[in-house]
Parts: sequence; C-alpha cells; structure tokens
Amino acid sequence: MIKELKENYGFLFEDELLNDINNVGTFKEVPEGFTLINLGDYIKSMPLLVSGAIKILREDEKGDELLLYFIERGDTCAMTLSCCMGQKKSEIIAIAETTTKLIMIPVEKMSEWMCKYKSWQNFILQSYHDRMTELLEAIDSIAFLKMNDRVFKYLKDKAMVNHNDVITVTHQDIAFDLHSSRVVISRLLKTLENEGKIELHRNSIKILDL
Amino acid sequence: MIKELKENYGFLFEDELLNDINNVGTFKEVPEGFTLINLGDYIKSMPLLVSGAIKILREDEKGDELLLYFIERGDTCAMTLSCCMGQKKSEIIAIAETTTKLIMIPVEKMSEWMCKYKSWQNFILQSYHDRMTELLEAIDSIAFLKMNDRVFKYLKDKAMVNHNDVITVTHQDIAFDLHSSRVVISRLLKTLENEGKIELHRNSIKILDL
DNA sequence: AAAACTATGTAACAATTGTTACTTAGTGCG
DNA sequence: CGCACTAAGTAACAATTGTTACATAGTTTT
Repeated sequence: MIKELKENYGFLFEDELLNDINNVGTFKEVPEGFTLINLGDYIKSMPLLVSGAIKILREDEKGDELLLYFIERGDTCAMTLSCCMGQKKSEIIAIAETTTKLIMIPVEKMSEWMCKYKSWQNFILQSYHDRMTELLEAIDSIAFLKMNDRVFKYLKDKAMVNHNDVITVTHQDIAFDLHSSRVVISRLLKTLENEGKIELHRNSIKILDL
Repeated sequence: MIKELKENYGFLFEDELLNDINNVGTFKEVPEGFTLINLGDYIKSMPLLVSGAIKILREDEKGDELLLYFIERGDTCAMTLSCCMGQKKSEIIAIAETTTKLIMIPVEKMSEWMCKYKSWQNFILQSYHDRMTELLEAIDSIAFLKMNDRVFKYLKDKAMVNHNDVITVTHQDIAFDLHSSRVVISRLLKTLENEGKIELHRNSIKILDL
C-alpha cells in the first residue's frame, strides 16, 4: 500500500476503496515549479494530493494569467474531474507550488467507483463543491477587493499553503499571479510595509500580521 | 407526464428515468423577477429548467452584487447540486430573468439516481462542468476585460437569453449587475451608441451588432 | 396641468491602476 | 574588482473607473 494513502484518505474511504486506489493508482512526486497541467492538455487521469500544494491559474488568449486558488493535501482537482468526463481540454494551468506528492487515478475508475462506493461519490461531489466555492472566492477578490487588499490576501494565502510566514517571491511573480504590473505591486507592497503588515526583502517577504 | 419534460430532457434520459422524474418532481412556474434562491437559503430540491432563463448573482457582505451567468432550459443549477449534498447554505442568488418553468426534484433523489441511471450521472457531472466553465468565463470578463467590453458582452448575453435584440433594462440595472456605477455605465453606453453598436432608449437598449 | 418621480446626459473632479523611464541595490561570475 | 544581470524603488504621467452634483426629459400621480 502506498504509505501516504491511508494516512491522508483513510478517514474518508473504506479499506476496499483504499485497496482499489492502491492497485490502479500510480504514485508521483513533482518538484516546485513543475507544470502539471497546461492549457489545452487532454486529461487522462485525476490526481489525489497527498502532500504539498498546487496553484491553479487561468490564462487568456493574450497569455495574461490570473491565480485562481491553491489546492492542498486531501484535495483533488475538480477541473480535472470535469475535463476527464468528456475528454475535454483543460481550461486551466496547474503548477506545483511546493514539492508535491500525488496519486494518479485513471479516468475510467472515477465514474466506476461513483456507483460502487458511496464515500467516493461523496468525495467527488464534495470536491466539486469545494472548487466551486474557491472559484467564487476568487471572483469576490477580483470583483470586490481593491488591489492592496488583494495583494495582502495573496501573501497570506501563500504563507498558508507554504506553512511559512516568509514567502519566497519577487514583485514580478505577484504581478503575474494577480494580473497587474510590477510597479503597481511594488508601490502597494511598500505601503503595506509602512503600515507594519509585512517586511520586504530581496526575493522574499515576511508576513507579520497573519 | 409533465408535458415539457419529455420534450426538453427526452434526448438525455431513458423513459424509466423520465417516469421517475415525473413521479417525484413538482412543476413550477415563476414570473420575471421572482427570487428563486436567496443568499443563505437552505436548499432542499434541485431545479430542472424547461423554459425561460435564470440569472445567477454573487453578493458580498456589503450587499454589492455581481452577475455570474445565466442558465437556460435544459440546464440545472450546479450550485444547488453542491448545496444539496451537505445541506449547505446557498452562496449565490437566483432570480428569474424571464417567466420560467421548472421541475423541482427532491434532494435525496439526486444521489439515488446517480447510481441507478448512468445518464443521470453524466447529466450531473456535465452540469458541474458547464457551471464551472461559466464561472471561469465570468472570471475572464472581470479580470481581463475593460468595462466597455464587459458592458457590450453583458448586453449581448442578455439579448441571447431573452431571444430579443431589444432588451428592457435601465442603466442602473446594468450598473448593479456589473458592480459599477450608473454614471460610468451611461458614459460607456453613450460611446457604444456613437460607435453604432447599440441604440439607446428610455428603459430599453437595442443591440445592433449581434 | 402641476407636482413628483424616474431615467438619462454631462461636467468636473478624485481615486485607483497602469505605463514609461530611470535609478539604486544586491548577486553571480569572469 | 569590474561587468552583467536581476530585483526593487520611485517619479511623472496616462488611462480607466468612480463620485458628486446638477440639468433635462419622459412618466405617473393627483
């Protein structure tokens, strides 16, 4: 049995399902920055996260990007789910935020287990709900927040998934993720620093007000 | 058998499932402007649209609103789906855009049929996928488009679901849906009129460039 | 018809965000 | 050390969006 499987999903799934997952799933470990899914990729397997974190981005025709949310251990990627169904192309990009371990499940098992295991059905529907909620939160941020609050929220979220109040990031990185420009981000970060909420360093930012 | 059922969902579902829907579903007709779901409502049944259209809005703590998308006949509301599962509160508002006919299905049938009918499972998963895609498109609009393009897209979408190139709407209505202010919308509409894309009238707008 | 209400037009100005351009500081490397 | 490169600070200005205030026009009520 894959070591991390029982410990991450044992409380959710019965032993029989855990065995099924163990038999058909393949273990995978990817380094920080690894591109798991690219725009337009066809998806043939769905990932179950056992450790680390993945950031999910939206990209438009012009190549402009926007961070949607992070997924962490115990989560799966609902986009993958819906893409799997109709063998559709991915509408998002997935990049490892940290070193990440995952178990890949072949698509066809997904709907098979849906009938076989009530716990799997719940897991899939719950995942859809969680991802939907995160998309709504992403919308809240873009639609209702000003850029300074978005930057601060971004820093806190990033500190959260990295389990560290010092995050390694450049102003340019933040600008890409928030679909803004480096100069704007630098300006707002400086204000946040003056307000005593963060500490700026080269290539890193410490969040004080967590 | 509910008349509109077979004609709207006959190509999707087998007769046995249509019968089940007919037996447990209740037919409902609501007028334009009717609030189907309010923020925080507990949802006990899911709607299958047979005619008309519903607009789905997000609202923040301050009461600011934002139009997410429209759903039309043949669709169901995926938010409802995910809310149903865990008896969770609604995170969105649903208002009838036109007179709308729907069939309400009790929650517990949803997961029961998931195993019983493969076509129902596909329908539910496809619905999640569709709604996810529409949330992503909503994000594209807010994140990547300027307000003038958002206004024009809004008008075209609204003309689409109303099956009419003349839409009945005030500038203030548009401002609410796009989370902007009336003056901004009036200004941009006037520009669109000067560009020959629309015609402005009191309480209505005609879209020329459809 | 006068009054009250609602919708729209528009000007002037403020706030936010984006852009360009240049400077300064840290880092890596021959 | 000198050079190249990357990150960050900052000023000046432009574009977009939001706000306030008021005028005008159509509609409804009395």
